[in-house]
Amino acid sequence: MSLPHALLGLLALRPATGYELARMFDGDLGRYAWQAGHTSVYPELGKLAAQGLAEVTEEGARGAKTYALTEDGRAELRRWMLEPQRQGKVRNEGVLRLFLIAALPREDALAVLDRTAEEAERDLAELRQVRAEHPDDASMLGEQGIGQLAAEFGVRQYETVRDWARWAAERLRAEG
Amino acid sequence: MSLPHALLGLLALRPATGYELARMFDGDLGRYAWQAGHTSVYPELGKLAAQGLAEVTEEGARGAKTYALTEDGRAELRRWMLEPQRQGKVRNEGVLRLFLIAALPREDALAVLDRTAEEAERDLAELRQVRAEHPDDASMLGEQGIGQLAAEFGVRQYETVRDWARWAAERLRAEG
DNA sequence: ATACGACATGTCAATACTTATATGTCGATA
DNA sequence: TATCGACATATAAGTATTGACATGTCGTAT
Repeated sequence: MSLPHALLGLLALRPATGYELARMFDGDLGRYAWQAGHTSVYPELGKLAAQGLAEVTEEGARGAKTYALTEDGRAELRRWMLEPQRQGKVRNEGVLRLFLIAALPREDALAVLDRTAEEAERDLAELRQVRAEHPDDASMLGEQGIGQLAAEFGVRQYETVRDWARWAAERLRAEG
Repeated sequence: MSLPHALLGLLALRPATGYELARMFDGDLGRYAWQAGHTSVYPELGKLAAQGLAEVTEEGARGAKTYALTEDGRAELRRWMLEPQRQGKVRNEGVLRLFLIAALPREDALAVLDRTAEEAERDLAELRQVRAEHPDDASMLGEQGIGQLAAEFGVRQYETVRDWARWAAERLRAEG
């Protein structure tokens, strides 16, 4: 149940509407870290407001409600970020596949590994380009859904996956 | 909804009881890839059996039922593993925190980054040791919950996280 | 003998999440 | 001025997952 904290974190960067928050989950945030659809976001914002962790600071055009963190919300975010790392929930379909490669016959395993390496390479190139185009957005998961720290993390993740997949394929091929 | 496929994959490695499968999710599989409690596993095994993807091959002591893949189950696993990668579901509380570091005041951010690097370093050392103690278990998420491919993946992941956290902390400190 | 921890399976209620459906606004462009 | 795509919110039904509860067995050490 990290969705409320994800929202608190995003609102800490800057106030946003539910729509904007929902879109952030479509970007790199949702790709590596946490996903949520707008149907989860809107009710959750309501709960956060009911708990006094966020509040509506502005009602704009098209019924848009801009939410901002309250002091309590900021304190709760801080508490959650600094609290000792209990082994949190992990669900990653892509990584699951990688773990299960060992369950496939050799030829299939090689196919999956090769495809994985290619995809990682492609995503890496794309991410590098996006980052190059937005060099100044130092602290936010913004319009493009990405901050510099997160972008760097993504780049390194893709490199790691690509290199691992190549290594694994080579190893399998060598075993013959 | 990858749980059924996770189970098919694990059963493809070798037949197992629900209890054993549930324990595998406590290990590295659950740490990086996919989690599930026994309360999900048992009913899901029942469903897989009802669909003819798995079957009970042995009833042992203490009511233990050993499940194995059927031909259909193996085919379904293969289909799922080879099918094109729709962007699957991702939920990772730890990575979410990393993304939200930018939302914290500088001192807190540095504290989280430093702790992250230390934890990655510690986990890395532990994993390296486990791997060194089980060098021959080349193709399974076995008793120790780990295969060689998965172990190498874990090692690389930890290194990546550690190095990224160090890089990010350094960068933040340099910005002053 | 008995107590304890690991083995082993299960149900149920509550919570969380997804998918489908619904409604309406605003700005741009054809 | 009509249409379209992006903006914007919302509910409801169905599915998946978690956490609490419940039960019992087997082997080992006291």
